Amino acid sequence: MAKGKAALSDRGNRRDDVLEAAAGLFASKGYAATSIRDIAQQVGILSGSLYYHFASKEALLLEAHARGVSQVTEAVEAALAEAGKAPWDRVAAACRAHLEVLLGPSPFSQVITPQFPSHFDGEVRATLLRQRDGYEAIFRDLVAALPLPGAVSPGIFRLSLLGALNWTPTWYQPGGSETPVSIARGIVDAFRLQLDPAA
Amino acid sequence: MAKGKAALSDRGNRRDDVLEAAAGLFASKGYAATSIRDIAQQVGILSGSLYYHFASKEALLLEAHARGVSQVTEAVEAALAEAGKAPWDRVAAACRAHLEVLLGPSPFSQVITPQFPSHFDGEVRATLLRQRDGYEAIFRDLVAALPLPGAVSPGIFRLSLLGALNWTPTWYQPGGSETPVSIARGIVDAFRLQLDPAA
DNA sequence: CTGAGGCTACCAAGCGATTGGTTGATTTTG
DNA sequence: CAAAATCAACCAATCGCTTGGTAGCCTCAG
Repeated sequence: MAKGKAALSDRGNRRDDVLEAAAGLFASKGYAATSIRDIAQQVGILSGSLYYHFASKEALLLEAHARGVSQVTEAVEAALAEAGKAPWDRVAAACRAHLEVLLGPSPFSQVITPQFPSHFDGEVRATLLRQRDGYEAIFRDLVAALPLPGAVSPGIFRLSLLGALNWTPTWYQPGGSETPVSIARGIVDAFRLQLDPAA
Repeated sequence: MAKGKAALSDRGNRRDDVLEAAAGLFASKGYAATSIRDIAQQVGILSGSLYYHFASKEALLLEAHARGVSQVTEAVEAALAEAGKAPWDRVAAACRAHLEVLLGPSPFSQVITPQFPSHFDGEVRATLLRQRDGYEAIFRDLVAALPLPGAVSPGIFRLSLLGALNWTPTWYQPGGSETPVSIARGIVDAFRLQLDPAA
């Protein structure tokens, strides 16, 4: 039984193992600095065997990136489904979910921010941008519902908020006094500022 | 005279040419994806000749990064010297100078943001972090002088502001309707918000 | 119940190309 | 001429990727 269970979990998992190892290495060392052999070694197979599961190194990046984006998307949409109707509350909920995944243990979500699409060409770059833009559209609606002063551009506001959020991986330290949740609250407060002095 | 001047500007310029080409390629393709031969070809020399001017590829990155940081530092300090005493005005002046250089034509400053220090190891990483932290200390003082509500952490505020600023290279398009100056004003307004409704 | 055939997942070996870097000779320049 | 700067050729290592082959498992005809 244990044998059967192991065989069952092994089957089909190998591909995910490769993808996860690739995501982790892409996130920590960068795409170009990660070799096919690095990935294979981490999984415990030879580099050639990797091509049974994936057509190319690019395919590995594209799929890891897509999985990261969908992880963040699902987390944010789930948070929004439980959030209230107050516009600032909804933004706060989205930011909290965003950071919980982005700063969490999943290697996939960590692939998203440091891999500047500008470092890629043609089809790959277009695909990465499409995936990311699809996600950021959520924030377009969220910000549009915000009661911003006339002088504040919703577009700049949205990009500033995303910038503040996506910049956190460069300074966040998992062991520190700040948690993803506290950081999200702090960032939203920094933007919301004097709107609600009681907060 | 033109000859003498050309010869004069050529001398010692070759090294700068190499450094500038390296910075441009590092910024657009990333460090790992840029080869020594790419750089040499852009300058019009062979790859071996490059090692007369620089000891290694790493030395090239370190010096390009240092030059980028000092360019931004000098621009911000110059802007602060001309700015008034009002805390928000000083922050606005610093942000404007920051973005004018970061989104400007200099390839050096563009090396700073996309090269995540986390992608490097040991000495190189430590040096990159030291250079960047030295610059960001300016913003620590700037933010400390700000009349922030008690609920807003100065640290988070500073990191959010820097995140918003440093994220701009991912979406800024030189030909578009927004300019570095207008973006800087927009970002500062997004944080300043309702402080001064007349603005 | 058996055993041939096919499928999955991998290994071992190696392909041509490219990598960062070195070296001695050669050219350019003051 | 001497120093500064570059070339030409090369090195060992590594790159992404391909190939031929083969264990182990599953299916199904006989």
